[in-house]
Amino acid sequence: MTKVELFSKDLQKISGVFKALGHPARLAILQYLAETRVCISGDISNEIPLSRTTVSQHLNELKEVNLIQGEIEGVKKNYCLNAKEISRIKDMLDSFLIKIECIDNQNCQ
Amino acid sequence: MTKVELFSKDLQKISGVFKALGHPARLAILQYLAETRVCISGDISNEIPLSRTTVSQHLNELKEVNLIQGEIEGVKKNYCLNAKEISRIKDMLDSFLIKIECIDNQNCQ
DNA sequence: ATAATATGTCGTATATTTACGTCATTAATT
DNA sequence: AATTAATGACGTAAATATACGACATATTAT
Repeated sequence: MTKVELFSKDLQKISGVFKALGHPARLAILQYLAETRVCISGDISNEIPLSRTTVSQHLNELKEVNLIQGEIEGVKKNYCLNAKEISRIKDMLDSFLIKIECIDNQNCQ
Repeated sequence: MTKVELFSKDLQKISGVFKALGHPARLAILQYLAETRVCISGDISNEIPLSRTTVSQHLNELKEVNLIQGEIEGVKKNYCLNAKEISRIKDMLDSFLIKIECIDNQNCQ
């Protein structure tokens, strides 16, 4: 029933990233990871008003689009932002928005 | 069951926009509207490989976050991009991403 | 007045997301 | 070796999103 495949790989990719950013819990997680550069993993569930398993699920979705990374350290797993990829993603989203903005305004490029 | 309200209005707002952009059909609609500045409404359903009603639903979601506008002209309804709002939205998304990027890199501001 | 055209509304089936508890696993600690 | 702590994996209920057909409404054209 899902007709997502009917659209270009490009649009699928871009919308996938937007989708990952489309939940306040995931934005809160990103903000928290940015603040505590230390990237402690379990503490995220304490910070976010959701159960540990739910947070884990959100973390996976963020990882799927490469916004974050996880690194095992003994029994713990330290999550942190993927700064390089975030920058790339920001450029990607920007260029999409700029493109429709520009075509519409006809005053760029 | 939805716990979206537990997060700040700010995060709710930003994630709402990301969410609206989180489907390839809606991105395709935005691109089409950008190309055909003429903003014909029914033609969108011809361009997009989805039924008229489904497209209409996607249009409503885009309208809800002010990415597009609709203007009735007789029996037709001309949709078009809300350029001013798109620009504002781009700034909003940018500033969110830049913020987490910067905190993370500690090399800006 | 009637027909044709363009949209919107409603109901609904299916798919996906959200949210959580329970159980399994793995690594330190005692 | 047994316990504790930190995660991941799995199953599942409830909420949302996706997709569409059928019907309703409104504005032109005939």
